[in-house]
Amino acid sequence: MSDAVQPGAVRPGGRTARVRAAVLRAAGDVLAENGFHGLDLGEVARVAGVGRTTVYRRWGSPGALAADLLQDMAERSLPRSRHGDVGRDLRDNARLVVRTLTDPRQGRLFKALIAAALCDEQAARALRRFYAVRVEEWAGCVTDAVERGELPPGTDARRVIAAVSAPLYYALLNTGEPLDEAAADRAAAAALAAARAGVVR
Amino acid sequence: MSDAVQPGAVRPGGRTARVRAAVLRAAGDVLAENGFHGLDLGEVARVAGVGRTTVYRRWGSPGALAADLLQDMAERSLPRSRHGDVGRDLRDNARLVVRTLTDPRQGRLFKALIAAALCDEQAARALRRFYAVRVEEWAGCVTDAVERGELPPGTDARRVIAAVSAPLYYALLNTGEPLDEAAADRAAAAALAAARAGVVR
DNA sequence: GCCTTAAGGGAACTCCAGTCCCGATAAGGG
DNA sequence: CCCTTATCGGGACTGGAGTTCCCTTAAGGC
Repeated sequence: MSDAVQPGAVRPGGRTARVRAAVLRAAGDVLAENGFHGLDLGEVARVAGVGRTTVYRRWGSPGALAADLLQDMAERSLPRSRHGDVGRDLRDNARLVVRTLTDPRQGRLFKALIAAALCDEQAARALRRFYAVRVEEWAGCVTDAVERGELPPGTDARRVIAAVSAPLYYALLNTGEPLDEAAADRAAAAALAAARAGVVR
Repeated sequence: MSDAVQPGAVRPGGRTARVRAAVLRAAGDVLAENGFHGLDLGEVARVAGVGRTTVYRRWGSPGALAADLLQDMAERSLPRSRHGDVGRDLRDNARLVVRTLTDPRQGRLFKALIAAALCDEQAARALRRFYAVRVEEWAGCVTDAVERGELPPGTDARRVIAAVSAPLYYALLNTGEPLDEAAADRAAAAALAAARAGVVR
């Protein structure tokens, strides 16, 4: 409610931008290394090579820093595949998710960011937006498939895409089942079967 | 590697048991109220009405306390439903998950425990065991259905049960989609469609 | 190129989570 | 019922995360 502008909003160029980039990169490193509970703003400052005070002033809390990192990541969305065959597109998507989650750095980073979202409402909003962007990008595979007649009309494209990722994240977070290419292909096949059966609307 | 026994292992009766019960209940309250990042052992001691030193000595860290709570919860597994119709059984399971996750206290508690698992390896192991117990209990619905001929032979029962929960947790943790009875029924229907199509093995 | 002031950064300070010490209480074997 | 000692718990202590103060640097308008 205060009308005091955020630090960095008035003169966002030059040094300020360099500091933000360095801090976000350091935050990713520290999150991947130590997890969200180990996201110490002092250490982020040290790794980024900027003043400790700066990080506390501009981000203020681990949750806010994680949220800013998520916003930055959402802006770098990768294009989806377009095989003209929804089965192959969904399998591509599932394999991409598995590769991301099993990558040593990315996998730990995603776990840490989900932990951040569970601990901080600001990070939670940023995470929801991040996944909204990702899902929206891939939903095109499904809407295209409906137009081609591969899937029943009325199919909810976003839900089909979410259904591909869901069992992979469930394995990562809840059961600890191994995440490999076979798991990816099963997830894609299950989502496709459900979509074909017309239960995703 | 030290052969010093854990505090509470030699004389686990009477006062020690009362302290553990009080601390685990307080830990659940604090986790549901403040989330894992707010699980302060000093506050747990205050809420439980026991000495601060006791909590630090017996549990030592928020992660270990969360792990002990999860072990306690795993031992109180509820029996699954047995309708003789796998569609109804899966829908029951999905609705139970949704009811749990949308319950004001339970929902926050589960979120906090997943955050704990993401921040602490000990809690992660306890969470995997917790879900292994839950999934195993309900897997019987699927093996029974295979025997009745409702589902193809070779269907992986545990994966079908996991497939029911997965989209619900994905909605809770990643996308923030609303969790209601319709979401539960969609999740059950999608898992059933995939199982019937024979893609869950 | 100059000037205003937004933003960065060093260093001292505060506060509290987590530790340590030691006396008090009661579990459990005899 | 008594004795040994595991466990509990109050209170002092400590280290480091987060804050504050204030000087330095450079962004951006002219």
